[in-house]
Amino acid sequence: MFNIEQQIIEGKIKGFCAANDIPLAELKWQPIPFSGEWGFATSFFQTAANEARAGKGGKPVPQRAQEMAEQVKGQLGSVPGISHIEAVKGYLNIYFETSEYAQRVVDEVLSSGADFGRGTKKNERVMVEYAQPNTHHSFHIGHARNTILGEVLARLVEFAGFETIRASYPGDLGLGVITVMWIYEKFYKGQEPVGVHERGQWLAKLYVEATSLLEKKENETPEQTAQREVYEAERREMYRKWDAGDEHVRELWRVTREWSLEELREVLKMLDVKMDVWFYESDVDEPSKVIVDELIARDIATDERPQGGAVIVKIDEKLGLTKEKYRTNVLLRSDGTTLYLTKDLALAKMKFEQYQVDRSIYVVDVRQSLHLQQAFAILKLWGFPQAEKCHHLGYGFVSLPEGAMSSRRGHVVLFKDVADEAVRRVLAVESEKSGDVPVSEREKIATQIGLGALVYSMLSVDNNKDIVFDINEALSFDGRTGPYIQNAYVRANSILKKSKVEEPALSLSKGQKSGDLRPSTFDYELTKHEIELIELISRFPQTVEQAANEYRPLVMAAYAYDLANAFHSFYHAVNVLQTDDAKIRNARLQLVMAAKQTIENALRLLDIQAPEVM
RNA sequence: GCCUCUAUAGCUUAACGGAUAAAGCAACGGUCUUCUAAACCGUCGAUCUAGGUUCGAUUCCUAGUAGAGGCACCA
Repeated sequence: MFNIEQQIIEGKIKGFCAANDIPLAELKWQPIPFSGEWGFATSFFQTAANEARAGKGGKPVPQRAQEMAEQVKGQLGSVPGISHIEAVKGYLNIYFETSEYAQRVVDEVLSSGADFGRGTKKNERVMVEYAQPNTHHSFHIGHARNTILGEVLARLVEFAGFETIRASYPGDLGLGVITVMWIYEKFYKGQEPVGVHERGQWLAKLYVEATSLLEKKENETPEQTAQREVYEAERREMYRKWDAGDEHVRELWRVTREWSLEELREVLKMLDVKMDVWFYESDVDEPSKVIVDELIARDIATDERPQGGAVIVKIDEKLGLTKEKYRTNVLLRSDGTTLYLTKDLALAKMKFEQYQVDRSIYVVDVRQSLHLQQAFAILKLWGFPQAEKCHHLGYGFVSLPEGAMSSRRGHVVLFKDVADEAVRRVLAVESEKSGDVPVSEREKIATQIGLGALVYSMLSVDNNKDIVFDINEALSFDGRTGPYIQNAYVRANSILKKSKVEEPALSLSKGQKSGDLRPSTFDYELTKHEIELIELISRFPQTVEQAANEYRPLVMAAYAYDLANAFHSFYHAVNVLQTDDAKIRNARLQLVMAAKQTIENALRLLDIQAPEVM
């Protein structure tokens, strides 16, 4: 978008090297990494090394690289839009003509508005699967990491130009679910707490209690043992009835399952997540059995049930691998019931066939890495070409300072509790810090800020790293946090409000000009803060692309902080409204608008709200 | 036993194989009659060890150390 000069210069360098028989390596451009400097750079080390390898020269590589940079510089002459060029330490540094470049960047942002940074439309459909909590349990802070990562990834991929489908896959069956139903039926039948979250969390408490009742304890009395065995038999019987389609058990399942799903939908709403597709484990249970039959028929799976075993796939053997990689896994238990892996095969088939996806991203805990690799390998054996386009985005799990979370034991930190606490903490400081915020708005803005802090804390760690959850860190409002970025947005907004510049100026459609204000002219000596800010704004489009290509929300999170940081510094050092020269004041107002718009776009991609005041 | 991931400042984290390793927190010192100080400016402080590849390694490879995780009827 901002690389016309780069292309011109690249052409000239290639011409020069061809004419002088220099084996030019691929030209890699980067921003000049010194603050306040403004332009782009490339180095000639690789080219010099190529030359040396070809037996020419004989000079040390750095020296030869510098020589080349100087020669190229001599050949370039003057290039429109470029103020000056220097050759230093083997690098060629090319500096922009500030006024023109600044104007181009700012105008681009203002004319594109909410679309600034959007990638060109790609002809590819991507499905992102995330938010796969179990029903009858609780949505804890680990699920929150998953959901936030998935949602932000979906937003990035979508904004980068891909058609994107968001999919949730709640686990609504299995022994854990039956366990909750058993204790409900036995001890709590007919009870139902008021409130969506209360009811959902109550099921999680029942699960803990049930687990404890069913667990073998040390030094059990014979009576206790007998009691436990009775309970266990009841639970097994309920599982059997569920499997057989017993109407009463199925109804109990439907009702309690809905309690959980209602809470999940409520949580997703809090996080502004709108799912396109809901898959349930129970939907793919039966279809997956059909698949196993086919795999057995095609000799991909081996049926060892006649010998009292299970249905298995010797994945390495079938793929012809000699080294152990995917190992062997079970598709059906010896009793014929399905497993997680089995259901994932049916789910993938559904994604490929019903939704015609070209690429499928699974946002799943890194501990399930082998399982997913096994699933993808079996899909390949089965003959799905899209199996190559299945990608597991693993992320490190969230634990507590006292150890791993456990739904079974009730050792969890619930997302809802943290979110509530976040709002409380913001409200506690709001009266002293936010004189501007109308009382009626406080709750809403406190929610935006509190969740902003929480969400950002989840995004600011690379996804392959584990997180030890510390509520004080997650809900910090100072420094590299969500509220810091929100505050930059608020400050920009505040300047614009006071300047009486109307918002519509920001939403001009392409090609329109707002007469008196634009085009902005930056033909004065820019401060280094302005240069830095414009530089960062101009990098937004490529940051979107990088974050989407690498599946790394962190890249966008880091960028958003850098951008906000540049704005805060600018805000502090450069006065906008009190600038005497009307033209400069105008240009700076344009820059503030562009910064506000870019921060807004970045926050939106990060699933963080942008409050007007705070 | 096999496999995967991680190791950077006191703590939490960044850094397409390139120039001076970047932030936040904590500590210390400054900045509010100013477009709101949830901010700004400054000081202190780091690449686990040993080899290798490369003109150049925090980054790639090998080995080691330390931590986390996974490995056939849980999800």
